[in-house]
Amino acid sequence: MINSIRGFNDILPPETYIWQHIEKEAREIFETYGFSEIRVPLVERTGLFSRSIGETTDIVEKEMYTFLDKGGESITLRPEGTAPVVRAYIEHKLYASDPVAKLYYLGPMFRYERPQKGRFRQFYQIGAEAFGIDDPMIDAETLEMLVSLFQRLKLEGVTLNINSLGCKECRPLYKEKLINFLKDKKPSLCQDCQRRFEINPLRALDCKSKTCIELTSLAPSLLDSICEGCKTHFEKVKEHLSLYKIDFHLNPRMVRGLDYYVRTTFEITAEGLGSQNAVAAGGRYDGLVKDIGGPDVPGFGFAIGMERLVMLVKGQRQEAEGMGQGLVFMAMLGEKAEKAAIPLMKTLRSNGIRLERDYGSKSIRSQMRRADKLGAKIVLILGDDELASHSITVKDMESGEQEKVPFEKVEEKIRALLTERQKVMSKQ
RNA sequence: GUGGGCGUAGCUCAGCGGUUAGAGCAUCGGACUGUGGCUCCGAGGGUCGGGGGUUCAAAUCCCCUCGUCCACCCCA
Repeated sequence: MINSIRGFNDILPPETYIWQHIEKEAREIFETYGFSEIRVPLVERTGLFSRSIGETTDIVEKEMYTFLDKGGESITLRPEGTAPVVRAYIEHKLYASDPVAKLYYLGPMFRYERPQKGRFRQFYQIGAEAFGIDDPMIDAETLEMLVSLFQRLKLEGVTLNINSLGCKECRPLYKEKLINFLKDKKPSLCQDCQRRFEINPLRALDCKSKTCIELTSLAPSLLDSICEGCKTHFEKVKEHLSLYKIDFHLNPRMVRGLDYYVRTTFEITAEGLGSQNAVAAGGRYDGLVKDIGGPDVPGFGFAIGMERLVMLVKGQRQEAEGMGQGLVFMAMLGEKAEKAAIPLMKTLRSNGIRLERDYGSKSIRSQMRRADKLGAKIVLILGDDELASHSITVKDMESGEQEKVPFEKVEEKIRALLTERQKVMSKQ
C-alpha cells in the first residue's frame, strides 16, 4: 500500500467542514477590516527566505524543503507566508499606487520537522499583513481583528501575550547588556541555553529549565532597555488595546524566533493544544521590505496555525453541521419511479437544493436507513402510489410527519420545511 | 537531530508460548415484502506493521527494521 509522506496529512470530511467554516469567517472578518486576499506561490527562490527569516534561524538552517530545479536553481517550499507576500508587494510595486496595503492569505506551508501534536510538515496558515503604517493603531487594530475572529469562533481559554522587542537601534544595545549579565553564569545554564548564548541570547529569557529561570530572573529587562521611540510606540499599542477592550498579558520574556520582528510582537496561546500551544503569532517587521529590496515601508502581520485552530474549534464542539445541512434524500421504489424522479432531481439540484439518493434499487427500508445516516432533513418518497397520483411523499425526518404533495409543489414544500428548521436552529 | 510510548478487523481495544485470533462500535442484510432512529438475529471483513531468530509450537519470547504518537530543539 502506498501511504502518505510523514507529516503530510489528508483532511477528510466531516472535518473539512470545520476548515471551510473557519476560512469563511476569517475571510469575512478580514474583509470588513479592509484586507484583501493575495495568492502567492508555494515555491520561491531559496534566498528570499534565508534573507528575510534569518540565516541562523532553525527554519533556515534545518527545516526548509530546499532542492534544485531542473535548471539548477535552488528553490524552497515556503516555510511561512510573510516573505512571499513581501516579495509580491515589492515585485508589483503595490506601494506606488497606495501607501497602504492590507493583504491576507491562506494556504499550506512546509517545514521539515519531527511531527508532533499540532505540528506537521505540511501545515496551513491564515495570515494577514498590513504595509505602510507606522502608527501603533494598526498594531492594536489588527490584533483586535484577530481576537474578534477567535471570538466569532467561540474559542475559550485563549490568552494574548504581547511584548516589544525594541528596534534595530536599541535591541543590539540590550543584547550586549544581557550577554554581559549572562557571561559568568554561562557554565550553569542548561545545554540549550549555552548554545543559545552564542546564537540568540534573548532566547535564554524564555527557557523552561528551572535553573535558567532562576539565573535569568535578575537579568536586565528588555522593556526597560528599549529606546524612547519604541517605548512610546508600545505604550500606544497597549492604550489602544484597552480602548478596544481587549485583555492582554504583558510578557516581557516572550521572544520570537524570526529575525525580522521589531517592536510589537505577540502570541495567542490556548489551552488544550499540547506543547505547541500558540495558535497565532506575529508582530511588526519594519525594515523587512527594505531588506528584501523594496522601499523602507513598515509592516505588521500575523499568522494563524490552522490545524491548531481546528483543534480548538473541535474542542468547543461546534462541529459545523456540514454533512447533513439542508440535505434532501430521494427514495425511489421500482424502476418506473427511478426514471420518473430524474427530471425532479435535476430541477431541485439545479435550484441549489442538496439532494442525495441511493443506487442499485434498494428496499425502502434500506434507503430510509441511509437517509437517516446521512443526516437528511427531508426524504422524498416516490413509488407506485405517488406515480398514480402524480405526487411525491415529503417526509420531515425530525418530526416524522409526512404528506403527499403534487409534483409541481414539491420544491415549495421543501423550502418551507428547510427554512422552518433554520429558524428553529438560529433561535437556539 | 535526540528521548520515550504504541503498532492485532474500517475504528477503539482484549488476547501476552498451546485447537480454527476475539469483543464493542461501524458496514451490509433480515425480523418489519412502502418508511429511518430503538431492539433482536445473521453475514462479510485479519499476510496480528515487515524481516529474521529461538521453540515440537510464536500475535505472545529475542534481534533488526519500518510506521505512528508524544516530548525536547524550534515554531503557527
